[in-house]
Amino acid sequence: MASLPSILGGLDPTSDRAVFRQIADQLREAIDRGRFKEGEKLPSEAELVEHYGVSRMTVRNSFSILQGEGLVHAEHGRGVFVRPRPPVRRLASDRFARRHREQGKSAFIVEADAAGSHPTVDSLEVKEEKAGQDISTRLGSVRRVLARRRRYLLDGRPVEFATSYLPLDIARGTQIAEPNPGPGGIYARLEELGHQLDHFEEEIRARMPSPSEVKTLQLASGVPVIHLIRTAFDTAGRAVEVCDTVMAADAYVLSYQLPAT
Amino acid sequence: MASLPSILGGLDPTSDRAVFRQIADQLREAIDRGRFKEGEKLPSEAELVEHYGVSRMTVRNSFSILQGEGLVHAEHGRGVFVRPRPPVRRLASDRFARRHREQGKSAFIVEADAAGSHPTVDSLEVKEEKAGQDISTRLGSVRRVLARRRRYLLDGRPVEFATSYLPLDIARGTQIAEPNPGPGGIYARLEELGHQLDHFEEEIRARMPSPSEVKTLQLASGVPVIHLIRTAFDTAGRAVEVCDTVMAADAYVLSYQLPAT
DNA sequence: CTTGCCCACTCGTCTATACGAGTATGCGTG
DNA sequence: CACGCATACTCGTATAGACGAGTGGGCAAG
Repeated sequence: MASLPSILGGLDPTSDRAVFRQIADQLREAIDRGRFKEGEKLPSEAELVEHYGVSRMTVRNSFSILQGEGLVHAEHGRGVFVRPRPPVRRLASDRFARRHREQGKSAFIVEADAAGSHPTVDSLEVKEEKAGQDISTRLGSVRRVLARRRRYLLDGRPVEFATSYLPLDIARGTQIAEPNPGPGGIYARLEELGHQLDHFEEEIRARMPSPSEVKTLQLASGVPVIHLIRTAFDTAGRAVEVCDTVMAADAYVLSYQLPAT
Repeated sequence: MASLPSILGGLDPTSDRAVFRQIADQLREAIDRGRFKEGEKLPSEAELVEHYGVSRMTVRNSFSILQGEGLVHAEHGRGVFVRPRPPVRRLASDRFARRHREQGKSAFIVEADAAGSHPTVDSLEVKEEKAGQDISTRLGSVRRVLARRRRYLLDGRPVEFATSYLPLDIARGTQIAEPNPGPGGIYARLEELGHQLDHFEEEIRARMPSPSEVKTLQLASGVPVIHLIRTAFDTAGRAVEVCDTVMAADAYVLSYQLPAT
């Protein structure tokens, strides 16, 4: 790495911009310009204290800004690093097309294998429970539902946590209530049960994660989540499944096709 | 407000959870339980210092966690407040259907009026410029484009910043290059120019905003942005417009319909 | 050579203090 | 009554120091 003064400038004491913001600005710019590359270690707090002649808390304040922006992450005992952008998973709008269900494996596995990643699914939990207000409304005022929870990982990194809710009168006693829903997933089973799927509705929000989401998805600070709620409708117009998904936002690009008519 | 000790507990010195995290936890829980309501003022730093018997920086650290989660926001000289959830704007997947173009006003204005909000559009800028790498690729290797920038506000609050890019051979000299594109917006103009629209492609990402985005959208800390890139294709299969939109994530829910076939 | 310990360096947490700047309230003056 | 200022209270910024804990490299003992 080049010497600090050659990368980072000095402070402008006449500026009314706070010192810790000025430092954050300089670091951010250096990162944007590629002076510090992905995964590379930034100068240590002590070095920056030395370089700028400020106190350590001021430097830490600067780092905390950049952390909030998701630009860097700190590792205890090692240093502060430029956060590498993880490979993203693209979700196409035809990902639930019937032809994708014809193969044996789940969409997630197939797709990840194709992308050269190592996919895993864990945290299996399948149980009957009371439907929350929102889920109940979406499913047409059902009281109890079958809930299927699972977590998806790519190369060991958790990227998505999803819960499917199905009305008990549809799912109880079927393979949908088994830990392994069989080839083609629950959508294939639903169609076998006579619920031919007609269309899906997806609602998308983005927000900062709750502490429990930070834990399950092992999210770095400064990484938002995409919250997707999908409702599946059969040809009779009935909502047969609601899937509530929380995704690490830095791991996903969603893609949709809209008709112009 | 009830007395502090009745709302907030004490610290657990045996816990290995950091004190400022414990304080943040208690405040978060109190907010979740509705002990502090939306828009309500939290105890001041001084009061919490008193209540917990810790130093002020520790309390501030707690607040900064909650700010990062988008739960609270601080107002200089006034206090720290529970962040109210703003009314959200729902974007339906049929929002570009041709029938919506038949009326005179823009989709944004019509929809906001219907919702009882006061819509504004500002920051008009229309100019020819060099296309960036990404835009150029999406439009099929054009070098120069017409860029239309505008910012959308609801009841005075900026919620969205959008830039449309159009190939010069289509847009130059037409009403699309005027500040006001006329009734039905640029999509109506494109169709009049013989580019019958076939479908749209939308790519969605979520991330923390850049400093400039924080400024234009007046974003509170802890609010991510939704980054939407829409490409419009005509019936000849040509990409005729790319629209790059950055939205305040707390102001939007996107909604899509997917076919199951 | 290998093992294990020590130490230097890193970030994490916390205290105590100081001053600045924005806000709101009340009181006194006109 | 109206205005303006003083003041108290709020958060913002910054310093200096202390100790803890994770990491990694080097050195010494076996």
